[in-house]
Amino acid sequence: MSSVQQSLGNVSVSMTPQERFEEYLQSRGLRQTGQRRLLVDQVFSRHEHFDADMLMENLPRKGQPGYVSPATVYRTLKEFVDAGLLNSFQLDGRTVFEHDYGYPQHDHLYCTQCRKLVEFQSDELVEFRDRVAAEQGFRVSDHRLIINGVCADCSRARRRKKRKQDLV
Amino acid sequence: MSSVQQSLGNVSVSMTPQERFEEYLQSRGLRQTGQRRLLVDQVFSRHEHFDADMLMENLPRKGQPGYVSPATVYRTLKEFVDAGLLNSFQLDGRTVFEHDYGYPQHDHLYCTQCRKLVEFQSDELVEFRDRVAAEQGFRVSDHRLIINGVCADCSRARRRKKRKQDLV
DNA sequence: TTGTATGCAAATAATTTGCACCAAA
DNA sequence: TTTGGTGCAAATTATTTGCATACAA
Repeated sequence: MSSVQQSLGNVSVSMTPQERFEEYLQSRGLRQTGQRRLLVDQVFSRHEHFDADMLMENLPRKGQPGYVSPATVYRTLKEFVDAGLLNSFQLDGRTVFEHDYGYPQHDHLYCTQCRKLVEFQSDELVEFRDRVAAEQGFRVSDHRLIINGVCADCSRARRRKKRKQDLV
Repeated sequence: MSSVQQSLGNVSVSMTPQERFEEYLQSRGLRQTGQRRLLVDQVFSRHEHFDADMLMENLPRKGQPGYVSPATVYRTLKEFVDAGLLNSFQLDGRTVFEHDYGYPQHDHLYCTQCRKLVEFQSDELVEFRDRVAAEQGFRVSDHRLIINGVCADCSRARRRKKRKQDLV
């Protein structure tokens, strides 16, 4: 029952994402459907960041039982965001989703080489953000910070490659 | 000659954007053309953030002298980014451009109500960023921070509206 | 039953690309 | 001349939407 056991630690929540979504649907008079159940399960089965396409690739193909049409996938992802289950942001043009429910606020380091996203959490940044916003008279709702660069692995790989070149 | 006189102050540069772009083109064996000259001028005539569409709306229509096709506009905007003249980032799905050349590094507050972008500069953030990156073994290239919220003007407008409602 | 939800296909929107022709250097 | 640049239209990509039908409550 622990779909909220991640590297950054988890926020204590009393409901599973499934239960939380069910509640959301009921509160709005929306319906529990096979597609929605399947998608919540799929989305919360792994913690990695993903986009609509990656999600659909992990779903049964057209014609197979459990198939969900692209239209429904897109519509449902929006509901997940509305329901507070997922967060989304743009990266290299595509829309990337990540778990929000049961997961602490955080930001990202993005390796422009291997496209890996690394999460980090910092209260200092939140304080900074609130201070800047206050100075400018803004009422903050949230923020998005992405630090671009090259991760340690890729740096190492590059150094190795360069050393080889130097030998030639 | 001062297309770099903005609210955040300007970085001292020895060349105008026009000259800088010319140099960039020459260094790569690319050509000086009427369209490119026209677009550099247009883009650096105002400091506001813009997207491809907004830029094209400020250009002569098809059939008029000085018309530049969408294909060329998109191709040229990319070159401006490569040349270091412009920066770009995603906002609400669209690609937004802003001056980079001759303008200091900064970040943004975004009013989700009126869609206004407010710039702010902070060395503290850059230090923070470098510290976090170092901890994670990243070699930083740059970062992007957007603080979302409601600006003072919109907050005031909302309060006024609410007061009116309360009176009814 | 009654109104939502879904699949399908067409419609969008924002770019990108292929290609024949134009024009800097 | 030679090779890069441009306009045009078609192709892409990622979604979104209209609509007839299926299904949850």
